[in-house]
Amino acid sequence: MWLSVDEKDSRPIYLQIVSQVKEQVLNGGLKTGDELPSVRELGNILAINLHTVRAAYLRLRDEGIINLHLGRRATVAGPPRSSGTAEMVDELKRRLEEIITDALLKGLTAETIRKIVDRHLEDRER
Amino acid sequence: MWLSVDEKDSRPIYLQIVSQVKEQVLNGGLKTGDELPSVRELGNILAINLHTVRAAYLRLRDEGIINLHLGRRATVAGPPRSSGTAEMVDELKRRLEEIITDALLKGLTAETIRKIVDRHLEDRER
Amino acid sequence: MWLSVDEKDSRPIYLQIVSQVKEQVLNGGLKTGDELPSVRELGNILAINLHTVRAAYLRLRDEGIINLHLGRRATVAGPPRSSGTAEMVDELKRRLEEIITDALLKGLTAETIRKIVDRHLEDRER
Amino acid sequence: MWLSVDEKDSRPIYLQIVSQVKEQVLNGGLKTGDELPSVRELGNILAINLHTVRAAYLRLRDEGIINLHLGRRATVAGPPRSSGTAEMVDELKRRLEEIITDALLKGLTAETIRKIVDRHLEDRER
DNA sequence: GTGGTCTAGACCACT
DNA sequence: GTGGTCTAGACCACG
Repeated sequence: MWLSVDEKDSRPIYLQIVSQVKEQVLNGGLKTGDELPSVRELGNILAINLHTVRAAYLRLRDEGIINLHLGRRATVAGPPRSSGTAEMVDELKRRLEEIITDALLKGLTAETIRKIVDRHLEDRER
Repeated sequence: MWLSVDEKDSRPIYLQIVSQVKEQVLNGGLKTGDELPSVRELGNILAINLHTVRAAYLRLRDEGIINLHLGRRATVAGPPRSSGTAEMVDELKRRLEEIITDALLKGLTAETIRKIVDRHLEDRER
Repeated sequence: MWLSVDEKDSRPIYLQIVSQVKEQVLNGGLKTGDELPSVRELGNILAINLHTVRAAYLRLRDEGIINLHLGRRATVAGPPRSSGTAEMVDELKRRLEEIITDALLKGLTAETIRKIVDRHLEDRER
Repeated sequence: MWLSVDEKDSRPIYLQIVSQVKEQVLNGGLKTGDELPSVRELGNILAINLHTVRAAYLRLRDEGIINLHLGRRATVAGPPRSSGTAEMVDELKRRLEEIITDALLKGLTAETIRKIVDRHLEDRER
């Protein structure tokens, strides 16, 4: 479990944690059933408030990434049984298209963008 | 100039405008030198606060997409002289990887993601 | 907008609010696009902390009942485009069966249970 | 006696046990006078804390489902002498209506809900 | 010891 | 003025 808070990152702390946990679930660093640190532990480690950690865990729960139970540590949930709804796909598509637009406007070539996408997809396809 | 505010979109209104202007610059709907509506006009059309429109225009200026002139309408700037800095590329890469991670975790296949990217890149490469 | 906190209700305050808002959305007291009170307002009215109200609003957002936007009041979302996933139906079925089991064990007849269900379904079918 | 703990179930473990015992009492798997496993046995079988099993048994006793005896195994109690009090009926009604509201908001039809209720009531009426 | 709820107060981003 | 994030500290329910 390697998690960190990046002061320079403009995203809120709790979303940084969400992002890092997701990445580790996908690359195999965290497997189904694995326990996450308690909110108090992780708060101490990262020198942030336990409520901030909790906000991250709540978001991860709502996205189906982890399970939360009273009195027990958070555990990594299994892969989703059903693939995304049409709404979810539309939302992801919108976010994806927006950043591609940004990249092209900043002068990146289509080839560069395809390379970034392909490299990230390799070894992560489920 | 087709702009709209989507209630279902969770992004702030000013960023929705920013995003739509960028898209139109890229797909040719807006060309270098074209005039944008005045802040007041656009505020009336979209029925939103003038501060919100102004925030969008300021952001577009900061990203080098448009030029603002005292007492005159904003105009579309030309393509960037230099391609993005290393920092900008890193930031774009991080955002791109994050959404790909999300998509994979929600059950989308790598093939589906590549298709979305490719379709959006077609006809938009500068 | 009639909301209240019941001291005798064993459920957490924020879930009481969630439940009441849902009921009003379903019975037509709240329609798509309607604004909810601000978290500060509702907190004052109900004499509870604004964070407690916020917890309710977050839950309602996550269940797709309302939309939240920075700087704007919460608004009632429209009905879902897609019907529930298999997982959601299973969960609802489990909750429904559990309470029916409870009711039967406490001596209620099947007829009584059917009556309660039917009366609540009347005038609420979408 | 078939009992299990479901990781995906968001309810506390002790309530999962309570729910499963009730279901078996109702469907005839457990009859009046039958013995339940000892707290220690069940804790070992399910690999959970003894306190958790004890909490479940206490709750079952409080609801009149089982009898606890010092030094002996718990036994299944008979059906309730009187049907529920008005308070109990109100509570059950509230819970029932809340889940029906949830189901309708998630797009289930009244017909689907009636089917689930009817199927569960069949063969379980006392 | 763990997560769940509630309160309180601060500061920031958006409208 | 509105929601969003973060901190802080209290008490409760569960394991």
